[in-house]
Amino acid sequence: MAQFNQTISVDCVIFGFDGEQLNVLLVDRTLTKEGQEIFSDLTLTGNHIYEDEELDNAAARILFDLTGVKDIYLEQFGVFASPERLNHPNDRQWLLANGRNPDSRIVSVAYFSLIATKEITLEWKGRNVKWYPVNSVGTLAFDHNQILSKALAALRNKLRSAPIGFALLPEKFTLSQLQKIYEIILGTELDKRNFRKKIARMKYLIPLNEKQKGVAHKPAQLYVFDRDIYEKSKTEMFDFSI
Amino acid sequence: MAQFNQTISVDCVIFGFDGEQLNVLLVDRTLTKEGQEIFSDLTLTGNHIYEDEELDNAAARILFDLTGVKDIYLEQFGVFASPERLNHPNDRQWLLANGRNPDSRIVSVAYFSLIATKEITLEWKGRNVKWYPVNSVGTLAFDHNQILSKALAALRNKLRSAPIGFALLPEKFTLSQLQKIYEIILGTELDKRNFRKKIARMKYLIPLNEKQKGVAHKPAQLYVFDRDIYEKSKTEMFDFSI
DNA sequence: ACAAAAGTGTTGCAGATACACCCATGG
DNA sequence: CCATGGGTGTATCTGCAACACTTTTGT
Repeated sequence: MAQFNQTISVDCVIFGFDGEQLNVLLVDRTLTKEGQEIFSDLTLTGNHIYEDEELDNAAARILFDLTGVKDIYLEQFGVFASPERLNHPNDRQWLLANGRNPDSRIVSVAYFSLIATKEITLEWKGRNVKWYPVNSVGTLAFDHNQILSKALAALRNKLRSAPIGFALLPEKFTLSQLQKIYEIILGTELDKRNFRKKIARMKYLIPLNEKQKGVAHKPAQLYVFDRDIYEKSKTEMFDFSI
Repeated sequence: MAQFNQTISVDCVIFGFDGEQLNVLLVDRTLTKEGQEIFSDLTLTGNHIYEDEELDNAAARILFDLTGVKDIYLEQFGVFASPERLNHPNDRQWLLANGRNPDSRIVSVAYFSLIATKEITLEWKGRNVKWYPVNSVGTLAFDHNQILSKALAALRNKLRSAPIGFALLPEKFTLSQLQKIYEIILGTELDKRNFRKKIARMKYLIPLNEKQKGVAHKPAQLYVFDRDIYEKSKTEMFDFSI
C-alpha cells in the first residue's frame, strides 16, 4: 500500500442502535506529556486516505479497522474543509504532538454508517473506542460536533426516503424494533398498526417462519430484508410529488 | 489573497433554463501547441481554492468570475477524488501543458447552482463559456460526465423536497414557466390545474398586480418568491412520512 | 394469575388525480 | 378572426390518521 495523503482524510460517523438509544462510536483522545495527562476528549473515527485509495474504500477500511466488520452501510454526506477547522488550542497541540503541521489544511470527507451495536466487539485490535448516546455527546475535537449534527440530518433524510432502518438491526429483526428505530431517529411516535400497514406494502421485508425466543411476552415474528427484491422494486417506485 | 491550494478544487455544475431546455454552462478547453490545435473538448467550470478560503466561498467566486452574478443558489452535492480521475491522455496532456503534475491527486468538491439563462451575459471577462442543453452533452474532460450526472440526480432530489425551481427563472415569473421547469427536470408531464392548486398552498409564492406584456395570447400573471415567508413556513412544515 | 409486548380492522378525512371549456391578447 | 397559451371547478379515488381489544409467553 502506498503512503498516506497528508491533506485528505475521511471521518466516519458510526451509528449504532442498542434497542433503546441511538449511539455514536467515538475515540478517546488523551494527550499525555511525560506521563502527565494534558487533556482528554473525544473524536469521531477517521483517518487519512492512502495515495492510491478511493474515498469509499478508505471509509470502509476505517470502519473495518475499528469494528472488525465489513459490508456495512456507508454513505458520504459532506465535506468539511474550513481553514479554521483545526484551530482550537487542544487540536493544534494534539497535531503537533503527533508530528503534524497544525497550519496545513486538511479536507475531511464525511461518511455515516449504520451497524447493530451488539454485532461488534470493541476489543478488536485494542482500540480505545466506545459507544456514546448521540443525545448526550459533549464537545468533540476539531469540527466534529458540526460533522455529527450534519450526519444526523443526513441520516434522518435518508431514512425518510429509503429503507435503511434495519441496517441498525441484526439480520433478523422484529417490527417493533424497526418501529423504534424510526421513532428515535425521526423523533416521533408512530402508530403500531399504521406502521405495520406500511411495512406490509414493502415487499422486500420478508416474514420468516421463526419467532423470538426467551421473551416474557408473546414472541414476535422475525423479518429479514431482501436486497434483491428491494433493488427491483426501486425502479418502479417513482415519486412524482412536486 | 493567499495562494491556491494545489490539491483541492471546486467544480460548479451551473444549470440554466431558457424557457425550453435545461442547460449547463461548459468551458471550452482547447489545447494548442505551436499554433496547432491538438484537441478541443469541454469541461465543467471549476478552479482551485485559495489557501484561506471556505469551500462555499470558492464556489461563489467561481460562479461570479464566469457569470458576473452574485447571490446565486449553490449547493454542495459530492466529492470526487478517485485516484484515476485525471488519468485520461487528454487530461494528462492538458495538465502538463499548464504546468501541473498529472500524477498528483486532486479532490474536487462539486456544487450545482441554478440561474436564469437570460440573466447573464457570457461576454463577461471574455471567458470561453457557453450554454449546452444537458440532454446533448457529449464526453467531457476528466470525470465531469460523472459529476454532471450526479448533479442532475441531486437537482431532481432537491426539487422534490424544496422550492428551488424559480431560482432558474427571472425574479418575476409565470406559473407556466415554473411548471415547465418541474416537467423538464423531473421528466414528467403535470396537470395544469393540479399544479396550480399546489402552488396556491405555498404561501411564499406571491401573485403580483402585474401581467406579462407583448405576448400573443392572454397575458399571464407574474409571481415572486418571498424568502422570508418561506423560511417561516419551513419550521412548521415537518414531513413525518416514514 | 399477572405483566408485557404482539398482533389485528374499520372509519373518516385530506390530498391526489382526472378531466374540458372560456378568456385575453397580438398578428 | 384566428392562433396561442392563460385561467378555472368538480367528482372520484387513494393513502393517512385515529383508535381498543385479544393473544402468547415467562415468571
